Amino acid sequence: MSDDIKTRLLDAAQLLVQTHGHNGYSYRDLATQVGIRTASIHYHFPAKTDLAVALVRRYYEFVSTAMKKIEGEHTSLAKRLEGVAAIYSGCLSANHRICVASALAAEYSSLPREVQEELNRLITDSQGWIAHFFEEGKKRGEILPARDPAALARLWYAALQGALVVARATDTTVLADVTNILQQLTIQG
Amino acid sequence: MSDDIKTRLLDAAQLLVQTHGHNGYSYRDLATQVGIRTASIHYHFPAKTDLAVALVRRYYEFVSTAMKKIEGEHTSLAKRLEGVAAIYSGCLSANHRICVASALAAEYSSLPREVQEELNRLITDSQGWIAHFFEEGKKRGEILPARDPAALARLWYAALQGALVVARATDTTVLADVTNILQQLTIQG
DNA sequence: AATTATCTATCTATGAGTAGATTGCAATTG
DNA sequence: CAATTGCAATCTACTCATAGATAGATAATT
Repeated sequence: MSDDIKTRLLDAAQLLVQTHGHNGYSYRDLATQVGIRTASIHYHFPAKTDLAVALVRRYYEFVSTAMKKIEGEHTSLAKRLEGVAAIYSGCLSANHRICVASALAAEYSSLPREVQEELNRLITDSQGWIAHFFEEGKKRGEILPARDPAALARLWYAALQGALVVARATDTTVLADVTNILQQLTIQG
Repeated sequence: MSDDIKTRLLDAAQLLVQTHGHNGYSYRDLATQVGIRTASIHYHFPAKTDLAVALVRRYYEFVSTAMKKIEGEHTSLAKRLEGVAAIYSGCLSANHRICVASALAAEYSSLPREVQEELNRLITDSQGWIAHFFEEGKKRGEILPARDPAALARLWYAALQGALVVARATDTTVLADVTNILQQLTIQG
């Protein structure tokens, strides 16, 4: 209950990262949002880097949990992919956000090494979870036998991330369009 | 010849944007790179926003020219898409860059309005040029008649942008993989 | 009383941007 | 042809705001 403020800080920081990027917000912005002073933020997260690392780790858990939930609730590949797409479309609908992964990856070279490493793990494993869905789908004959599950997963992941970014900048429904056509192209034949 | 410095400034700024993002570089960085003082940069580009706008406009011309060249040199859809992919893979191979479009779009909400507008134009028209290739390909029977050229173009654009971002952050060959499988999925049947 | 969490006040570095002097070159004119 | 004016481009030196971060006092919990 007392570290509720930590959650609120992470929530606010996540929104700022997803809209402005890591270099696009300050402890001052964060302090204003949460209603405390910047010095108090340093108590919880000594350096901005610590906050960013905690943020990516928490987001990793969020995605991981969402993927597990999808696996438990749906068996068909089509439904599972629908679920995956929903994770990312959920970002956009809430305050024109993009995924934490691509928000940070876009500024990759300017990020502290620790953040780069966490980010690498987030992206690699996210692709892995999607690949797992494709592998099971392949066994069930839901995709052509010739297709490589890992390659399909990389395509889906890249396309979803890209669509989010494009959708926000052009204020269009790219994400839904991309999801639709990807389903058509990958499922069954 | 005298505005060569302007070109050098734009070149350096573009590299910085493609690696660190708009909020991730300063006039100081730029000055160091080009070998003049920050005040001199202000002579050519009074505000950072002016520089960013000029940058996106120049990049727009670069992409536009590249697309026209592709149209002139190749007639088959497959070859044209290969050319489009090459535009973006060219970024990565040079200093781990990503496309100017996604670099800026990731920080969208923190960008000056003028830059947002130029960016919108860049992305919208880029998708349009790719859609044009798909329309011609459809007439030539190179894609299934049921497919929507505009939707395929959006998919390709989103996937290429996303793949660049992911490839850099994970140091993988995602871009090549994505291009390959997209070709398989979209061309002929 | 000890611990946790917040505050005020301050530091140092860096951010974008401005004022005004200075340099260098090219056209103009005596 | 030489001196002079004029302009483009750069410089030094500065401003003011913000950035992340620290020290140490203080309030709130337990």
